[in-house]
Amino acid sequence: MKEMTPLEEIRHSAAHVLATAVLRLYPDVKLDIGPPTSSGFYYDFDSEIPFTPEVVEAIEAEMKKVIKENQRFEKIEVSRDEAIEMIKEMGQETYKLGRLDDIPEGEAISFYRNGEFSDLCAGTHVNYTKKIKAFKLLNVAGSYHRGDSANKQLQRIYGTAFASKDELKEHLHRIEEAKKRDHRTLGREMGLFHIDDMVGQGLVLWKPNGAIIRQELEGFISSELSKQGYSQVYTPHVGKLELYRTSGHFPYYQDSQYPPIIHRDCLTELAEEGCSCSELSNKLEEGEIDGYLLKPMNCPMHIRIFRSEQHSYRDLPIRLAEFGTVYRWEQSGELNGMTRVRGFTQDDAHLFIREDQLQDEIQGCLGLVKTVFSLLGMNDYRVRVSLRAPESDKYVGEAEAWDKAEDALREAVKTLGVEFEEELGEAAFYGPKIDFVVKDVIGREWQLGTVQVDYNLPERFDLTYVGADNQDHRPVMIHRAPFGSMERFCGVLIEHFAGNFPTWLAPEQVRLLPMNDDLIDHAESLLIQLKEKKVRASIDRHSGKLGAKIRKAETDKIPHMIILGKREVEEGKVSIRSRNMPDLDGTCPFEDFLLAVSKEIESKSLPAKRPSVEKSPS
RNA sequence: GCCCAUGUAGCUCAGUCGGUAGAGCGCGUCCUUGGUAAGGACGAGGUCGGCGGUUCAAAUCCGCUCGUGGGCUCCA
Repeated sequence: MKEMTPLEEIRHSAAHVLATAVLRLYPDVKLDIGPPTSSGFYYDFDSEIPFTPEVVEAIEAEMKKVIKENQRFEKIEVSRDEAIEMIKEMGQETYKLGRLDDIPEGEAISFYRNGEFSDLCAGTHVNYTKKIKAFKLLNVAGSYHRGDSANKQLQRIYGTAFASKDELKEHLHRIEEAKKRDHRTLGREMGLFHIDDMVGQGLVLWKPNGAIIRQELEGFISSELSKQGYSQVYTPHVGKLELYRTSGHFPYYQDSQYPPIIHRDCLTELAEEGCSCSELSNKLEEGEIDGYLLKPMNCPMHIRIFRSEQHSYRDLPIRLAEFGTVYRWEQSGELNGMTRVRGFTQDDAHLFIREDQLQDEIQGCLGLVKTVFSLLGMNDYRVRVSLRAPESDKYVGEAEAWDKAEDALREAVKTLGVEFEEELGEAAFYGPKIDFVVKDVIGREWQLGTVQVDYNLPERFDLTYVGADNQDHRPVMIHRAPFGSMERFCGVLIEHFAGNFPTWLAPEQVRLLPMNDDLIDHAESLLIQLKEKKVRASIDRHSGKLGAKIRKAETDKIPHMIILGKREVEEGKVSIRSRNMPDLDGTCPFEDFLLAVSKEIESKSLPAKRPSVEKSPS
């Protein structure tokens, strides 16, 4: 058992105190498990009464009493039989006996006792409850016993604890601050996107400002694609079920698809025959009737493009790219702002390659992901090499091919020059992958960019190219998306910049602030010049005081302000107040400013004064 | 999908014991014409998410439903 850090000991002890308090108030509650986490602790309870906020408040008060009693934490080593006896005495057989069984034969079994409470536990703990100087219960959540949704759902109480009250206060403050950077909050405030009840859950409406950001990002990707020998294609949003039967997505992933679209005449006919729902479902699965599916992924369509003509080994790699919109029926409880949605656009591409090209092509894809991340200053990401689980049968294809693909990915990821970890069982069913994972403001991880090797779909769709030997050969496919999806990426990006985008991405790049109405005409003439240079700018025509206009522009997170007074007009200059380029602050000829901003946009440079990016509370 | 919480003006929220709805911001009009983060006055905006029930009377109590938040499960 790994030694706990002092902070983990505090949190783990707090979890025991939590259980102590719960049992004092509700003796019938059954305990499951209560570990420390990266940001606090939790304990899972099986309780007849729901843990409402009032109940949690009472529990928290009881915990304070327990701490005040300054109970000593005492380790008790026991034999397995004694352990069973103790668990039975406490009436905690329901889950604790199972937990006891998890401890391998021969390993030490211990309980920790504090006051009247003891818990099967390997430790370690603080020595006295008073060492828990600052804690707070945060929220209640459902959780399945052993993480299996087939098991009973328990109530989990989350809390956090720190070595001092100040640290706790600081932590809670950080959570509050992080909420202000939440992409859902900023997305509304900045007019970036809207999710509308009447349109549907998880379906994002990109508002004008958000659309600008997306267009800039797509434009950047497009230019990179043409540099790297990709061909862009367009494909429709629906395709025949037969297409997805061939790819294997229908019917096996039916639960995560919008239901099929079936022709009206066909439905009428079936209704007249008295066809039941399950019969209909069977007919669809068997292929006796056909219909259309909102496309859950782009690959099958790109594959059919590849297959529409003959390819020589000389033509490979063929790289087909598309900002392809896909629809997936995500569980309602999983939906989250822009980061988990039901309709989203992948910056997708599929590479059809010879096996000998695998290494180079993977590296090319990784290079693109890296380019994107460094351009945006996103350095805080995790790279995961997702491999197959050794003894699982969910994977298709030959072990030999898998080994080759996994080796190729391992080798390629080393050239990235970043830390990475291999995770078994995270691979897609058709092949291993490399994923780029980032955290949002509240510490949740989201997978963005991905590079996947696939030996399966070329087989299913019988793809071939003609080799130098004049024989047919099977190409290998790479699936890759540097952003992952435009929705999720933008959501994460909003939080990354806290809305203070680099100028090239900012929906409004420059705002002109005339001191009074007489200066609006002058502002108009500058606006025309800005627009000629394709700078996104506007004039604040309100009649408020300058201070108010500046405040508005600041809260609107405009990168550059031009303040226009009589003085500037007479001198033929402008007064600049700049967030992204503090060097520009002060007075200068308008032409100089125009040049500097054009250059800044052209170079896609990051803000010079980085927004104070606070670490997520993890 | 499951557990808990939650839904009042465009936004953030108040609304006591059930008695026909309030603030700030924003928006509009007018006044103000200014010097680097909030000038002033007036005004418009709400079937209190929806449906049903209890009641003389429901934003308020109950049921259902839809949405949202935090988790859990899931994520080809």
